[in-house]
Amino acid sequence: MCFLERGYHQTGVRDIAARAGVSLGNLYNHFSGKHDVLVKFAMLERQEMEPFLKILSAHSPAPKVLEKFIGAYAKYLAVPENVILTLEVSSEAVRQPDIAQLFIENRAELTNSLSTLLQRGTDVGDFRKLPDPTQAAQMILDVLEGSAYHSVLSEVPMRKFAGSVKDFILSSVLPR
Amino acid sequence: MCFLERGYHQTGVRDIAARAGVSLGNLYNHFSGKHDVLVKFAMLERQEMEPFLKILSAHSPAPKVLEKFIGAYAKYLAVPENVILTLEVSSEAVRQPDIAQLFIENRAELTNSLSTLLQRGTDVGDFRKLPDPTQAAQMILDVLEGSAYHSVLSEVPMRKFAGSVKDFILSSVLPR
DNA sequence: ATACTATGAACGATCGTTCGTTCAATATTG
DNA sequence: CAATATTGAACGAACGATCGTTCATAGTAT
Repeated sequence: MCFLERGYHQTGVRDIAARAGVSLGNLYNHFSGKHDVLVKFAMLERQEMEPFLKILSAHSPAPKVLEKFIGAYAKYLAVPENVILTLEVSSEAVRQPDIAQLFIENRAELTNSLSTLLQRGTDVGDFRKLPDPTQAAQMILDVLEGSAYHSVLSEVPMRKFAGSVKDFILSSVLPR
Repeated sequence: MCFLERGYHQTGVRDIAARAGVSLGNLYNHFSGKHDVLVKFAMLERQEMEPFLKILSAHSPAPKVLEKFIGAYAKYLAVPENVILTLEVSSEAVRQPDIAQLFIENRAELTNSLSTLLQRGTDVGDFRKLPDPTQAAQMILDVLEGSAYHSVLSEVPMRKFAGSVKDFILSSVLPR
């Protein structure tokens, strides 16, 4: 997809059609307009989160699950296309309410699962008592995605960050 | 500035000129083109970081300094314009190398100062031993900026997040 | 008179979208 | 079964709008 190479606003509808292998006119038979293409794409992102939801719902010890999730999500974010597409959607979300809602909904699935895991860990004493597990879940994702962004920008492979990311996140939730 | 309202690519040169109170043609006497306007703007962001550098270089106990920095930076990020402009520059940086370099340089000033503070805290036992203080500094900023972004998107005031953000960050660096 | 800045009309390019047309597949006839 | 009618996907030329940029002209201060 060419949103990745040129960005949403830089990409013409002709580019999209050509890349998709359909004609300009035909694209409008499948999508109601350029905006709709972005919406459908944001929807696709939701499916990509499914493997992570599965990981998070495992019944293993919470710290083990968290560690596995961090590894898997970091691996997903090691692919620059995934990072750039997320950034693209994020920056559109600021100004387009329907994109914002999609983004928030997608995000909520992940944070809810992660938050539940954190809560479960706290209950059995594996994690410290968090003032707001949902917030903590958000911030864990932010750390991962932020690192992925810096990885793309500075052209340092995400793998180089993996260690300190895992260390940072675990330290913030493990009991003192 | 109208980059904030409509985004860089959505904003026409005519909008920029009108908002700046100069004529279309005259704008080209001050900037070499639209891209140059963005570059100059990214440069302005650097100055805005100065107060935070000052805070970080204070000689008080490291945890106190860190806490003060978090509060100040969170307050800065409580202004949506600041968040949106940062996001705007971030998403341009992915595809425009000169913006990327500016962004990285601006960022480096902050992370270096913060990293030095973390190191200082570790040396006197106020902070735990961090595997990579620079990385940790990056992630601390990511947590703050990520929360600010969610605050803008979900229209929840940043202030509501301040508590758990501070808790999260401190927990990740304080000794266990 | 000279050297500047300021102006907005004009330019070519490209934007997102529309629309008339083609055409192969399907349904309906006789 | 053959002939005809109907459908809807595919196409790309064309449209009006807007894009970033240029430039001839007008204004201003020295």
